[in-house]
Amino acid sequence: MARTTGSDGEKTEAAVREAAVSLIARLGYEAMSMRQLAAEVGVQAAALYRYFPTKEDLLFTLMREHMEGLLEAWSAARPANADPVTRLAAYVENHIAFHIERRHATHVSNMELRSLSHERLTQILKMRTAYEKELRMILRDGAEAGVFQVDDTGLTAMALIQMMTGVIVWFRPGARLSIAEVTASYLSMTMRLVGATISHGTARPSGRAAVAL
Amino acid sequence: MARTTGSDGEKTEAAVREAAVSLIARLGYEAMSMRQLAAEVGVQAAALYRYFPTKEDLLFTLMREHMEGLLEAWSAARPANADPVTRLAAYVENHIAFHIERRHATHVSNMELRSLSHERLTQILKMRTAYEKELRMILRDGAEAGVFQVDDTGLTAMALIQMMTGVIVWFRPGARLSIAEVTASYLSMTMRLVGATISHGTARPSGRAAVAL
DNA sequence: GCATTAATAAAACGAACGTTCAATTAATTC
DNA sequence: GAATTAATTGAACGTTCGTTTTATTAATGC
Repeated sequence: MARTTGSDGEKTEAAVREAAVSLIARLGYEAMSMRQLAAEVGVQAAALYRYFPTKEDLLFTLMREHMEGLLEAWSAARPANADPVTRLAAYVENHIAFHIERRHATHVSNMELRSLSHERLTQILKMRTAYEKELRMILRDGAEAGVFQVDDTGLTAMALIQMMTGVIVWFRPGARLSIAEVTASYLSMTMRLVGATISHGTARPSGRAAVAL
Repeated sequence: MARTTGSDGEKTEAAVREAAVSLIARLGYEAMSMRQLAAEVGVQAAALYRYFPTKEDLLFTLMREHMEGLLEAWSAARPANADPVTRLAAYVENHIAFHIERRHATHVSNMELRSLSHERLTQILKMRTAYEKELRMILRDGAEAGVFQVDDTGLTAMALIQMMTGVIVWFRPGARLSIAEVTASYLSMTMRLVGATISHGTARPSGRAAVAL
């Protein structure tokens, strides 16, 4: 009825984060109770408060780190000084890969925004806007260069992001389509959607997929 | 401290539905309390139970009627025996119009599925699948007729629906773009995405928008 | 105008919620 | 091996939740 043998703060905190992402994705933030989360980790509810001062702090931490991860992944994948088609292809590939790999966390970050305080909501939205701006810049550069046909940059960016993020709704690993197949399909749909001019082989930055217009 | 002057069951029930859609869209189903809903309607919580036996019954009723409305709207708008381009254009126009008009209800139907019992979830998903199947059939017919270029019918249908439904996330009435402009943009993005062969004027079933490839 | 029905209020129910606190034990430090 | 720190338990706090019950008043039918 106190500290248990083999208990380790770092391991417990990691287990709490992992269980929280999974439970919130499945039940929703409001529907998940701290007792439920604690039971999943194999600990009493009071122990959670050693790592996160409140339930909302836990949610915010998960969201912030997810958004930071997304921005970092794009920073690492972004091709500098490349043509718009190559950059757009890299954006799509990174987005799909990241979201399939972290389906649950994406679900949480997209669906539970209303449970954040105003200040924290603003913080998360700022990161999201920064990420979306990257896509808008690619589309604008492409439109100005005449390689994309885009009515409205902002609208197109939102449509593309909604389309790509939607992959987490229906995609299940090990199902009919492989990740590579899904990525290739989304890539060609994206290129057609923006009316990309065919440019032989430029859109193969990672070697994973070719653009089929 | 009992029946109030001018009270009317039908009006109260309608007010409850309306307030519930708005509150659930804003706060989430779990976060909305029955007392909060009652206060919005101007009534005590106990009065709600005259119209809906449980909170979940209320949610389910809202969702079922929303899905029925969607299917009915498509039934009315669907052009019989038309070419795939015309049918796809009608699908897109109906989808965008319906979802912009009923943003809050769509939000509820899409976000609160996990709060339904298994049986009721199945019931809602059955309706949704039927609606999605209509799009898959259009895409398949178009692909077979050679007027669409589609890798995978199922994947493309999901991508399109996610893209179109996403309009409720960012669109606000009275903002920069009008409904007609948004619809026209989504229509041309859709036609490009499916690689529709240019067919002079066929894609103008409602007269509201022309397809610009 | 009297009986009946419709619509609500007021109060209460037990259960579950997020969170706090004191006590207790394991691991670590010296 | 004693002192200190880290990790956790168990019990409790006040609050809020969905829901039920009973009483009360407005509208309706005859």
